[in-house]
Amino acid sequence: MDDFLLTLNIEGFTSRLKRLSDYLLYSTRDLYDELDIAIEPNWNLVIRLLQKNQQMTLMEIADQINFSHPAVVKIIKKMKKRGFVKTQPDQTDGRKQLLLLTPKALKQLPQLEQLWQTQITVLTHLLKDSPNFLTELGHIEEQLKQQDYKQRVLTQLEQ
Amino acid sequence: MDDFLLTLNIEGFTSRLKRLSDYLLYSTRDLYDELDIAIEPNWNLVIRLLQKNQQMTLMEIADQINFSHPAVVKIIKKMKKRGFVKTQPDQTDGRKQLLLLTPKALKQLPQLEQLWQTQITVLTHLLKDSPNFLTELGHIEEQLKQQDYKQRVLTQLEQ
DNA sequence: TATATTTGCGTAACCAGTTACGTATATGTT
DNA sequence: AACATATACGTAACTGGTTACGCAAATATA
Repeated sequence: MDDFLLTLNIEGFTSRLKRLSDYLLYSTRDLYDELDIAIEPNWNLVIRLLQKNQQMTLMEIADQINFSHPAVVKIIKKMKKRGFVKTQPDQTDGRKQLLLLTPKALKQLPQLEQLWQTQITVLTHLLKDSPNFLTELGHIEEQLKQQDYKQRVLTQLEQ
Repeated sequence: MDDFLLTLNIEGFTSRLKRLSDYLLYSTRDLYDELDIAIEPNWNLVIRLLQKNQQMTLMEIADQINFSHPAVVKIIKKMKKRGFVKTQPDQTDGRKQLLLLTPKALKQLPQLEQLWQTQITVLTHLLKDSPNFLTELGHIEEQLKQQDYKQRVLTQLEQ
């Protein structure tokens, strides 16, 4: 079973990217299941943000991690249900809900920290033969921020 | 709006990968919509395979592109409905359905070819400052084929 | 040759993202 | 002060992947 996507070169790029990121996502979920850890992928992003800022609104979180706000709504809803996050109405703005980590989350943090650190170690090892990968990923993100993909293709089509 | 994921370094790796691949997927769908082209992302993979091999079973396709077979079932179902692909029962094996490109697909191929070529041009340009990206992506895929991610983390946790 | 195992592939339910839409509250403008 | 616009955020429907399950046909085995 040789990998047809590789033979497609750049044409296989997007699909390979998705395949890899899906793989990492499902594996991580699987890992947490197997270890009986009651968190899910991406929760670390929210927890890291709330460690840094104490309290944030949902929109601030969405902004900082560049997810759509409904995506964050879903993540927060689960984190709340599992008692990792609580909300506090903003005193000066009735639309806003301030999000905070719960004591339960803080208590579990050392355990999570250790697991995340292990994942970092594994990823670092995985990237050992790919020393430019993260930097170059940054370049790609940067370029797309300058001009979006669809517009690039449309412009190119006019040539 | 600075990008928090970047500050997380390796810890943000998986999420950045997903964010980018999702972005490319949605943009591409959007692009096809806007151009009123009746195909969808990933169809090029199937079409390329069927160009190369004339006829293949669903499982063969799934194998070659490394997708789960239900994923391919869904793609094929749509391609069939839009008349891009037809099926032919295998004479010697009653379980198998041979898949072939239709004349309609062949007729539309030059137009698709031009569009895909434009996308390749744009992606190539996008990767101009990231000359090692594709190679290093290959390294990562290779490593994960040697030992899967979950196992790596579990092993590392025992240390 | 009967039976157990494997294979092809269809369906269902789940998951994590998206866009589109609605509503309540703030904010800006005349 | 009244009204138009913008913002926060919740919900619904869609998408493209996944795993789990089932069944019929083929293949291997006793």
